[in-house]
Amino acid sequence: MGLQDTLRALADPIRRDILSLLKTGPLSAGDICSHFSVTAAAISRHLSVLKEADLIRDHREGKFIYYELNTSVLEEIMFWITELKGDRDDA
Amino acid sequence: MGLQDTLRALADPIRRDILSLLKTGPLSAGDICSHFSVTAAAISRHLSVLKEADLIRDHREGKFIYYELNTSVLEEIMFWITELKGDRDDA
DNA sequence: TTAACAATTAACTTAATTGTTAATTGAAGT
DNA sequence: ACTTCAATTAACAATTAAGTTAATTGTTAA
Repeated sequence: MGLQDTLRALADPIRRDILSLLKTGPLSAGDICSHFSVTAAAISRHLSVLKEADLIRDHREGKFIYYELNTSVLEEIMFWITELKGDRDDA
Repeated sequence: MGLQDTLRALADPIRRDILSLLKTGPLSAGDICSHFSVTAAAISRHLSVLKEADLIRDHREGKFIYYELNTSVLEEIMFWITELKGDRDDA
């Protein structure tokens, strides 16, 4: 966890697309897979990277595992960028 | 250029530290190197990644090449995050 | 032109990431 | 218990990334 994990997770286009997919609400791993042309195993690993960064949360419902977005850790990036830009009032 | 390059560039702690160093103003490659415990060649490559992402600009002054921060491309990340968080009025 | 210095580029090594297929875990139904 | 389906984990191949040392480019000054 932390800024490093968050940025690393965001540095992959598939992972960003997964997050965008989850914008409208939780989806099962299978649902997510169906949007991509890579194998389920590959998506599963992307999901684990996103989960490690706490960008998504998961919960099982019967056979399905649902993933949902957690945007709270994005605040840290916003803060880092803001301070890099100078935290000035006049911006 | 684009979001992908920007995020990839930010996904490395040394590169983020370089950007932070440049917050106060331009520095030569040598000045930047002196803050890190890796070789000048390694820093030079980090600088080229940052430049490719347009996060820094460089200009030569005699023997020295000075680097300075360019924060404008960070807007794109801010926008992407904001829209991911839902662009709602109530936030 | 040669020497000295700043910085980059080249060549190479090692470690990390991404993808594949095959095997495994977990839950539901027969 | 056995099968089936959803999803993950394991094992491996291929690519990318980051670091090193050595060689090269560019600039200044003798």
